[in-house]
Amino acid sequence: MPSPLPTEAELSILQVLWQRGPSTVREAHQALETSRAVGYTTVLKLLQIMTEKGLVTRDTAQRAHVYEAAVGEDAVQQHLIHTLLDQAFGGSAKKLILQALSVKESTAEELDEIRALLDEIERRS
Amino acid sequence: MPSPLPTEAELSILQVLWQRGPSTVREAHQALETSRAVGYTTVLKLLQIMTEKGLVTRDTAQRAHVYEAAVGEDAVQQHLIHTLLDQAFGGSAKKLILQALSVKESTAEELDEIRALLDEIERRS
DNA sequence: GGGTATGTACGAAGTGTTTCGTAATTAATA
DNA sequence: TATTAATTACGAAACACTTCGTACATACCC
Repeated sequence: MPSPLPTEAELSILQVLWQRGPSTVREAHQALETSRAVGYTTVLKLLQIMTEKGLVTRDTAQRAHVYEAAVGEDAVQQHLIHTLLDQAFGGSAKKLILQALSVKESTAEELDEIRALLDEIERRS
Repeated sequence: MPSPLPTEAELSILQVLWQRGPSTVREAHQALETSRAVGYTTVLKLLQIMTEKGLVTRDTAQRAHVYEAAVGEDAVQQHLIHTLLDQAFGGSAKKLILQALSVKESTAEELDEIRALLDEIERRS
C-alpha cells in the first residue's frame, strides 16, 4: 500500500530525518527547534503518528527509540509535484516549470543543468 | 493584504471560475459535478467563505449571485510553487524542475518551449 | 534505595476544512 | 392567489491536523 502524502508538520520532520539519518526524538526535536518553536512531546507524537501511517519506521531496541524515514525524499517530492500538477496546473508539467522558473532566480549553472536534462530527455525519446 | 493560499476544495472552485469566468452557484456546481460528487449547498458555502477570504468577489445584483475569481491563476500557481519550494525542496527551483520533468512526460514542443524560456532568462541576466 | 532526569504513551483541546441539512426568502407558475 | 421551484443564509456535524499537558515507566546518580 502506498504511503500517504505527508502533512506540513510531517514533512518538516521528514526533512530532518533525510538530512540527519536515523534519529531519536531528542535529536529530531533539537534539529527542528533551530527553525521553529515546537515542543518535545509534539515531535514525539508526530513521529508516533507517522509510524502508524508508515512514513517512518522505528527501532525500539534502546530506551530512546530511533526513527528513520520509510519514504524517500525523491518519492515524496514526486508525489507532491504530481498532486500539485493535478490540482493546480491541469496536469501540465510545462506550465509548472515555467512558473517555477519565474518564481525563483536560478543561477546560470542551474539553468545549464536543466538544459542538460532537457537534452537527455529528448535524446531518449 | 495578500490573499491566503486556497485550500484544496477552494482551488477546485477557482479552477472552474478561471475557466468559465463569472458564474452563479448553479453553474459552478454543475461544472464541478462532472469531476466529483458534491452538493449544491457545499459549493454555495465554499463560495461564501471564499468571498470572506477575498478569494472571489460576488455581484448580488441578481437573485442568483454571480461569483468571480478575485485572484489570478498565475498568482496562485506561483504562491503554491513558492510554498512547495520552501516546504519540500529546500528552496531549490532546479530540484523541483528536475523532478517535474521526471514525473510527467512532456512533448518535444513543450521541451522546446522550456528551453526557449531558459534562453530568455539567461539573456536577460 | 531515593530522588532526579529522560523517555514513552495517551488523551484532549484548539483550530481549520469540508460537508450538508434545514430554514427563510424570493421568483415562477398554474 | 396558492403552490412549486430556486436561491441564500446559517448552524453544526464530521474529520484531520497540530499542539501540548499529564501520567507513567525507566535509567542514572548520590
